[in-house]
Amino acid sequence: MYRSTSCNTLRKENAGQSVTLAGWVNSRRDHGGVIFIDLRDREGLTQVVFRPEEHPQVAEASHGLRGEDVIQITGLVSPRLQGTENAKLATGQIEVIASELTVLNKSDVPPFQIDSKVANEDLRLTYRYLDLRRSEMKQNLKLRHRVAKSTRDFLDEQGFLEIETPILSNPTPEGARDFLVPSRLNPGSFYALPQAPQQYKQLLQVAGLEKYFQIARCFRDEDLRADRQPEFTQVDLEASFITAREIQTLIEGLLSRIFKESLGVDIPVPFQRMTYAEAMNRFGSDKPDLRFGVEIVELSDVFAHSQFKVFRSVLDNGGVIRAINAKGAASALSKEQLKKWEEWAKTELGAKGLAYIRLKEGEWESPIVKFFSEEEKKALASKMGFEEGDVLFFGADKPAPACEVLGRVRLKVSELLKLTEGSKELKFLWVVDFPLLQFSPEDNSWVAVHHPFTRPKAEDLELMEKGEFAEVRAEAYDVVLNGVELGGGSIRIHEKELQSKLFAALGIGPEEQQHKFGHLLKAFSFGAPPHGGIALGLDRLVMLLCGADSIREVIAFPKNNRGVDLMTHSPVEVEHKLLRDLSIASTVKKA
RNA sequence: GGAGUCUUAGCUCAAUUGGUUAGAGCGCCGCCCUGUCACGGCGGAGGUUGCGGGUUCGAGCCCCGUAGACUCCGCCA
Repeated sequence: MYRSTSCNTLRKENAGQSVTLAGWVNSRRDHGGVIFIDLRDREGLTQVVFRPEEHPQVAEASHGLRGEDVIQITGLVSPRLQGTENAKLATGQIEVIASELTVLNKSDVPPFQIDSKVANEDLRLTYRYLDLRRSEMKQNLKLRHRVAKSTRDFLDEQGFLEIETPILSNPTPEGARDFLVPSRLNPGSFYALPQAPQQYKQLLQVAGLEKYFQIARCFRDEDLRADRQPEFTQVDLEASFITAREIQTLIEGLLSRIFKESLGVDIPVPFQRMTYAEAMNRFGSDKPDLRFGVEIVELSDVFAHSQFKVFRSVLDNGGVIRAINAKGAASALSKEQLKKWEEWAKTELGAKGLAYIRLKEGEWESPIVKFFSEEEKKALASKMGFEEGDVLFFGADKPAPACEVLGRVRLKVSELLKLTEGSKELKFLWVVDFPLLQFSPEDNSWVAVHHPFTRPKAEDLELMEKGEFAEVRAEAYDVVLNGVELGGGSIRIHEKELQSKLFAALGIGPEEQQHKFGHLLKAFSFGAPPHGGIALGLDRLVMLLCGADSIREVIAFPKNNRGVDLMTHSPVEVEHKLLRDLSIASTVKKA
């Protein structure tokens, strides 16, 4: 037995007990005579005292201890001397007076100090096993475990079965780039790592499993971000004979359970609901952050008779004039900065421009205000609540791009004015009635907004028959927290004919349908039940719960921005023989 | 594929307008210290300022290139 208890259990009541502890030397305070060691294990810290007058040989040996040495000590739990208690430590009322010391393993001097902040993420990832020794990282992983446990408990209670689906599966015709795995037994053929267990979970519904869930690893070969890794984890679920509303209620229950059991926070249910159309019109985003206002206002009527050429031509071509009011931003935005913002809108957002008006010391400062009539100015001010110190930003374009640009400006305003800084608010939201299809000028075809198995809303089926794809809404929903998409799902198509029609709308002909989705269409012909589901991004959820600003902080061994594991150096070049066995060859030219 | 920020000691950072031998804290090493918990005291080691080039009497600082890290856009059904 290496130890009788952990480093976070001993309290005043344990005084007089003989204990054995094992762990790492967190810090040492060597007074020449008496020596203190903070011993650390996963659970916490305990102060160990080496006293030369009581155990001279052990005390002598303790002089040689250094940070991160792994040791085992046996000793007597004692109350700390009067006035030397440490209120910052859970075990601060006691100390262990060591009578035995075993050095289990010496440590080299670590490349960074375990108990301090390290900014260099490169170094942290290279020595991830040391980085994870820091209590902050341990807390994050513990919380992640807590969330997974709550999820399993809750869904089990709701009658869901945890079922694993294949990691070696097929490439997905649409969507993200796949990771491919060559098949040795089938030369020239490839598996793909799943982007999501989508088809399998639907086939489990056809199989009659009724309620499935999985904490599923998913893979996408796309560029990385603070909130994106090539492999990530989803809480994935699917159920039969269920409505969209029922799935939403289930997820509200799940999130309530998670927040309660991980943070001790009660979140209000049901969540607010908003259609996609409303979210776009009011906030210019399909995942609006509702912790602040700055809503988009329709101004087309104000400028209906405008002589301002830019607005005039936009309106005459079926566009709209809309604006947001950045309340009190005038002092934070100089004329130079406003010009920079305009430049940003043009280059990064592809906007034609970003007109603005700054109201400072009673003056309307703007390159465009001279084109406005007095009536227009009056109506504008009243409609926008435009007051001293405010800045208005205009979007003049077709409704969708106008809102998108203003939505992005809205977020930039929030960032500038620190509207959400220090906020503890949790604004949950369901965004519903997403469009089913979106025209892609790039591919010159319609593409699925969600995925090709998403069910059109019953009342829009007629529009679909007529080919008015842009107007067809989907039985799809996203759950959003503070402007972050936590997850999304939909009711699926369960009829062979309707699924085939949707494939056709996406430009997938009968032959291709059979080739790529024959298994699914066939399955649907054998009595597929109505079904639907959802997937939540576990990494993102845990990141928010931890207050971290990157999912790398809640993943034990993440990859860096270029998809490299700095610790193991993965991915690596492989020997030619390995490639030959797989019947593949690299086209990379060696330098 | 594009934009931005950054790169100085093991770590976190500083270095005035381009000007002496590039500093500090922590860590490390040595000595001293019997109640500390950010222990304290004395002493010490540790630097090709990411790399390459240029401008200059003189470059950590200015210019060009390059590598890497991070953030964002594109992309992510």
